[in-house]
Amino acid sequence: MIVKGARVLDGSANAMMKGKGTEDDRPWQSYHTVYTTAKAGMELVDKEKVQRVVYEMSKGSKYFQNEERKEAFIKQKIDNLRIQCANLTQEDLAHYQKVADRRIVELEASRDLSRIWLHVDMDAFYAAVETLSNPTLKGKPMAVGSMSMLSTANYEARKFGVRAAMPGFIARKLCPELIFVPTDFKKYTYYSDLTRKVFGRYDPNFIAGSLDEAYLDITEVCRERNVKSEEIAQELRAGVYEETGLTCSAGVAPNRLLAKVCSDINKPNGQYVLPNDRMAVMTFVSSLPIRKIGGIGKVTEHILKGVFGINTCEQMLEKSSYICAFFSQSTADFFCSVGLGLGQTDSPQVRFRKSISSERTFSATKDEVLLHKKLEELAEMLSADMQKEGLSGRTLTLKLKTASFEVRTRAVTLQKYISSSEDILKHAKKLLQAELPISVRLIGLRVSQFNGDKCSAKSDPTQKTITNFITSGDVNRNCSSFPDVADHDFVSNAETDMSIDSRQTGQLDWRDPFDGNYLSDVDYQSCTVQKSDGVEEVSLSPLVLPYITGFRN
DNA sequence: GCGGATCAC
DNA sequence: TATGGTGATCCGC
Ligand SMILES: Nc1ccn([C@H]2C[C@H](O)[C@@H](COP(=O)(O)OP(=O)(O)OP(=O)(O)O)O2)c(=O)n1
Ligand SMILES: [Mg+2]
Repeated sequence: MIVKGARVLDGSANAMMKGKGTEDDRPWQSYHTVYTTAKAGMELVDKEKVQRVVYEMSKGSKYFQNEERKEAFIKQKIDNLRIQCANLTQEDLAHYQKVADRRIVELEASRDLSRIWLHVDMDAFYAAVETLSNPTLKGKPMAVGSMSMLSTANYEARKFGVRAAMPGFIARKLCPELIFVPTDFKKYTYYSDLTRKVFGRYDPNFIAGSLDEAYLDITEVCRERNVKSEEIAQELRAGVYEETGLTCSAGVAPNRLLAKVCSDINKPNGQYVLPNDRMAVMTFVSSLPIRKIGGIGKVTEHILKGVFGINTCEQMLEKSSYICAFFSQSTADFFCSVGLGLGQTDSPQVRFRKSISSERTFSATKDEVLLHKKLEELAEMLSADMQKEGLSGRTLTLKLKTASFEVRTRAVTLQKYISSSEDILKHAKKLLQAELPISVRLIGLRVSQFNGDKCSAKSDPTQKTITNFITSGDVNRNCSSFPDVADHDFVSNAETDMSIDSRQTGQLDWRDPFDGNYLSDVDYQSCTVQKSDGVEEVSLSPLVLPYITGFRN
């Protein structure tokens, strides 16, 4: 037994810790920035140098210290999980393997290769739009945003390691020539609308994600015109360029999850088609790093790699017994689906907003008069946004980010629905009062539980009804856990966005990443059978498995 | 229902 | 000098 666990232990973190003085000689190597994923256009970047510069610029800051704290927390989580992993008995593993195998068979049976999905994503969108407005920027490294934060960077700047979500002052260190352009959401919204008109030619019901991307079901177009998906993709991209002067990239695959992965492969200004063939899908997915999958971010990647040695989607299946042992069923389903290359193939699903919020960052202060003023402004902004959509809600959440970057939220659920700035402020003040004194750098307000929301069921009065979702019995299955875009009717989309710098902007994309903690505290065990490896259908009864974490602080 | 965390863009 | 804003989901209480 244990052998398996031990092997996992050897494989990951140990390897990283060996080698000489990693910690002492090259401290930046152990600082895991968020800029880890291989973004398009950054293949030739000297990652070691970028890492070092980012580290040098960040070292010692409040932000950095908080990142270190969070990282230590995750590291401990991984250590605990590995111990639990090593403690699994042969019997445990045999059981979980059965559970996993059965789930995999069920998931496989759900595979649908009948649809052709196309994901289109604009290249360096904000930056490209700014270059249209000011052609002298062409060919020069440029970023959209401020000295504090960048929204994105063009491909010339990416060669230096400059990218979205990077503070401008660090970017300038990486690329002294970098040109900064402030964000202008009106422009982005205008061009976004132009691209969507083109998308509509190929799928009137296309699913708009953020301003710069969309999913199109091109099954019908391909069939009606008897053309290959590749030609549709070419034509669509040419159309977008013609209408806007902007380039984009496209990915075609049997489902949205894979189409999204594909659109990134030949970016910028390229496309990639994954045929509707099971073997092609399995081959594609086998070597695919899990981090490429939407919904698997930095932390999930670290945990899966550090605890189970999972790097590729294929390994999700190889380690499926461990996955079923440690994660909730919906999360395990998602991970196994990824291993099988499965994803959403249906089109409907219209989502409704579930919350609305407003938040602002400012220089940290504990001045209560000032904080109250900020709160008042936020209440007014939020109320105004709610009026625009005729919303009122009964849960109010106050968000604070302390001077040390720790985030706190405090919520109240009221008897009555509120929407006026006065009502919001009245309750927000009480929430804030309870936290004083405190030095914060951000305050946010969020309202949820809208009037008209169906608490248990789903249908929404606003109009379109959500069709699927965890409807009737059929618990889980690949329902909500799949990262995947919803949102439809791009109409009414334009506006209310927020930019990085401070200004208002508009954005209205909403995805539904599965995400979350996904660590299952309970799991399934054959309650009676013991072993008797027969076909015996193990009844899934919750069993308290490790439950590793729980150490919150 | 609350609070923390993760993720995407 | 300086590390964003909006929305969603999930887990464990
Ligand atoms: N952390 C982020 C990431 C992106 N964006 C904005 C700016 C981008 O222009 C736009 C689209 O995001 P993408 O991830 O598609 O990035 P780009 O379109 O800029 O580049 P590319 O798609 O070519 O990689 O969303 C943002 O505000 N904050
Ligand atoms: Mg893009």
